[in-house]
Parts: sequence; C-alpha cells; structure tokens
Amino acid sequence: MSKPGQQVISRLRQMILSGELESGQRLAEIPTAEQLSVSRTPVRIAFRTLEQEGLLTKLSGRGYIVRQVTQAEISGSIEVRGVLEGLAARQAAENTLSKAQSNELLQLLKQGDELFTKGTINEQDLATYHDMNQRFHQIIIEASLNPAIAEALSRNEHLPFASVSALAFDRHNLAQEYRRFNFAHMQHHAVFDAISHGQGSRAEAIMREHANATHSYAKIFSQMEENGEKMHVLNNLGTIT
Amino acid sequence: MSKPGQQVISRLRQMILSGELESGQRLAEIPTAEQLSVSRTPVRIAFRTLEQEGLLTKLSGRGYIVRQVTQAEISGSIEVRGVLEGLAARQAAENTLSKAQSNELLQLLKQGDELFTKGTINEQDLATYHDMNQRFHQIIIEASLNPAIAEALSRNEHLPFASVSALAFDRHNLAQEYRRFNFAHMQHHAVFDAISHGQGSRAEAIMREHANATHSYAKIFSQMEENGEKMHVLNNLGTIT
DNA sequence: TTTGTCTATATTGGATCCAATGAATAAAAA
DNA sequence: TTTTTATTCATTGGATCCAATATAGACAAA
Repeated sequence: MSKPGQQVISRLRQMILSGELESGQRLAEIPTAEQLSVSRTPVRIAFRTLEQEGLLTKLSGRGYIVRQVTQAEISGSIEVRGVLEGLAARQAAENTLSKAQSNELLQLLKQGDELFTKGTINEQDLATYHDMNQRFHQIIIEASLNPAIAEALSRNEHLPFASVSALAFDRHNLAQEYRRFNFAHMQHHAVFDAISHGQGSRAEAIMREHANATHSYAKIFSQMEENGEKMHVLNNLGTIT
Repeated sequence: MSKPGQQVISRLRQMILSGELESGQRLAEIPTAEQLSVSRTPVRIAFRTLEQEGLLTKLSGRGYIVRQVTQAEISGSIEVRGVLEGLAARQAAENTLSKAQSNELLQLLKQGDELFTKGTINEQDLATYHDMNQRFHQIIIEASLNPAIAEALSRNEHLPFASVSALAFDRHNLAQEYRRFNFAHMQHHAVFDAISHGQGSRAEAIMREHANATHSYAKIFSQMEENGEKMHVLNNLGTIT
C-alpha cells in the first residue's frame, strides 16, 4: 500500500522462494510486467534488486533466470553462516543480554522442552519449532549489537538453500527429524548457557558446531540433485536449525 | 562503453569512496542526473543499488544521503571480515592451492620481503604494499572455492571504513605504519605456511588474529570522530592489512 | 508563544516512447 | 557439409511525461 514499488519486489521474491517460479525459469521484463499488472519500470528495478540478492541471474540480452544453486554452494553457505552466527554468539556473550532478550530466549527454550518431552513430534510441531528456532537465532544476532553481521548474512539469507519444501520433505522423515531437532534444541541450551555466563569463546564454538549439523541437509539435497529432482530456492532453511 | 548503465553506478560509487561526495551529503535524482548528463532512470537504479551496497541511506521523500558510519560499525565490520577471511584461510588449506595461486602468493611474499629488508618505507612503498596486501587476501578468498564468502564480504567491502584518505593519514605516521605493515607481512608468511601445509585450523586462527590488528585503525578513526574531523567512506581499508 | 492545520513545493514512483544491443536464425560462400 | 556473414527479432537501456507523496513552511487559532 504505502510502498507499491517494494511490493513488486516482495511479490517476485515470494514467488521465487515459494517455488512458484521454478529454478532456472526465464524471466523477461515485459511478460512479468503484464503478469503483475504494472509497467516495466518497477519490474526492472525489482530484477536488479533480486539479482543483487542473488535470487536471479542475468543473461545478457535474454533477461534473467531464477538462480540455480548447486550442492557445493549450499555447503559453502552453511559454513559462512556458521562463522557469522558464531561471531554473533561470541559478541552476545561479551555484551550482556538485555532482560527482554534473556526472557524471550528462556521462554523459547522452555517451549522447546515441552515439545520434546512428549517423545514424539508431528508436522505441526515441526513447523512450530522451525519458527521458534528462527527467532532464537535472530535474538542472538541482535544481541551481538553488531549490525554488520546481519548485513553479511542478508546475502546468504534465502539463496543458498534449494530444495523442495523442507517441510514437505520432513514429513517423510519425522523420526529422523525428531532426533535432529531434539539435538539442535540441546545445543540451543548450551549456547544460551555460554552466553549468559559471558563465555564468548565457548558460545562461538558451540554455535559453529551447531551450524555444522545443518550440513546433513546439504547431503540430502545432493542426493536429490543426483536423482534429477527439481529443487527450488527456499528460505525456510536459511537459518541454522 | 559496453554497459553505460553500470558506468553511472561505478561513477557514483567512485565519487563516494573517493570522498568527492562527503559523508552525510544529500543526493537527489534530478541534480545528480544533470550533473552526470544522463536521465533520471539510470540514476534511480544506481541509487537503489548503492543503497543495497550500504553506501547510501534513503531519506523517504527527500532523496538519499551518503551513509555515515560510526566507529562502532567499523569495529563490528572488522570482526565480520575477520571470521569470514578466517574461514577462507581454513578452506583454502583444506583444499590445495593451485600452482598459479601458490606461485603468486610466494611472489607477493618475496616482494614484501624485499620491501621490508630496506629497513625504511616511503609513501610509494606504502601504496605498493597496500595493493599487494589486497591481492594476497583476494587470492586466499578465491582459493577457498567458496563463493559465499566473497558474497558475504561484498556487503562489507567498502562501507565500514571511514576516514580521510588512509594514505594521507599514513603519510604522517610512516614509522608507526612501517612497524604495522612489517608485522602484517610476517603474519602473511604464517598464513601461507599454514595453508600450504594443509593446517586449516591454524590458518584460520592466524588470519583472525591478523584481522584483529586492523582494529588499530578503528581507534584512530574514533579519535578523529571525537575531534570532529570529517570522515568519508573509503574502500582502501576494506581489506585486512 | 505554541500548536495545529492547510497549502505549496520538492522529490520520488510509474508509464510509455524510442534507441541500442545482442542473440538466434537464415542464407550464402567455401 | 561446414563455416561465415548478414538480417531479423526479442529484449533490455534510457529519456521524458504525468501521478502520487511527503516534507517544510506559512498562517491561524488557542
């Protein structure tokens, strides 16, 4: 409403991230403009913005395509996220958590505990935990008081994670995902403990280890790649789980 | 020539980084377009691109201003650069340097040795070493074979380093800079040694320590800030020295 | 004096026209 | 048949017009 120009960008971004626009699909200004019922000008700006975000790749003279990512890129991106979030954890520990941050982290941990004491996990729980997880990491990044971290991460936000819907995938592997998520939750406890005790180096080490666990996703995607299954860019996995 | 649109972006970027456009200066589309003898369209795209790069800040309804950075942002950005280049060093060690990369690094180290065995350093040497230094780091980032690192760094490329020209500053502190650069050069030797021996963890640790040395710059800028001296965004310091 | 509202103006946002470019294709020469 | 060259056409790039918006300033009322 207030910013119609931004809406075109958001709309296209959403279409890419949701898989509505498939990876590798060609995109030209005129058809896209017509489809979105706007002129070429906002579409042009959107294309360039999304190219900078790494969601589109420019084909000189033939428009853009939705960026295709390889398993190697996913792995590399996980490593990057690991060191950056590790740094965030360290700096969060070196500063002191605000009362609000501390409380929210504690609450997230508690909610997670309740989820995992049930002993089983269903689809809905998975989605819930995913949101909680995302928030947990976000708070730590904010607590680092270092905006450069979020800035650097923004590049790797969505892009490097390609798959059919992670949740759709998880649906078939609930047992495995239960163990993974439970372990991740334990790591969250450890991260919080280190931060709240001001142990920067320990917090960083745990967070990096935590990130490494995400590599299991990269392997799954690798198998999909070999099977020739279609992948699309997905932001749900743009965080460490 | 081949890409006039990109030229407007480059031109504006250069004007910001060189200090021709001062930090905090307001920028509107029409005057800028007239000044560069182009229409508003390429200028608009350039403004948005540079905003995404972090060189401009948008003032809703009143155009843009050249981004102003604080000493805290500079420090934070150095930390980010440290962990990312640390990761690059680790991954470069885990892979194997290509013959060409290894040779070029060795040559850069040798040239540096010659520079520092003179016992003194002049302005020209300083500029030369600066270029060599930049290349040294660049090669390691490439050798990591992890494009996500360069992508994440691109955000912090220029932005966070604000000052009057670093070289202009250095001119008055040659003796101090000599010691700094000499020490940095020794660290380069150590980084290369670790990488070429496949010692990933050691390479990462040294590179992070190497980055920390850059914090001395942040302190200098901090003093300038207190003195109310004008700072401008400068990319020369966008690397670890 | 202060505060609120209204108006004028500076400034960006979008649409459309024309120019430039580059890729694909067809045709011609080797 | 293969390679080169020329031509066509799809597509982006730039300029300018008009519309929308938000800020700043003036003026009036409390």
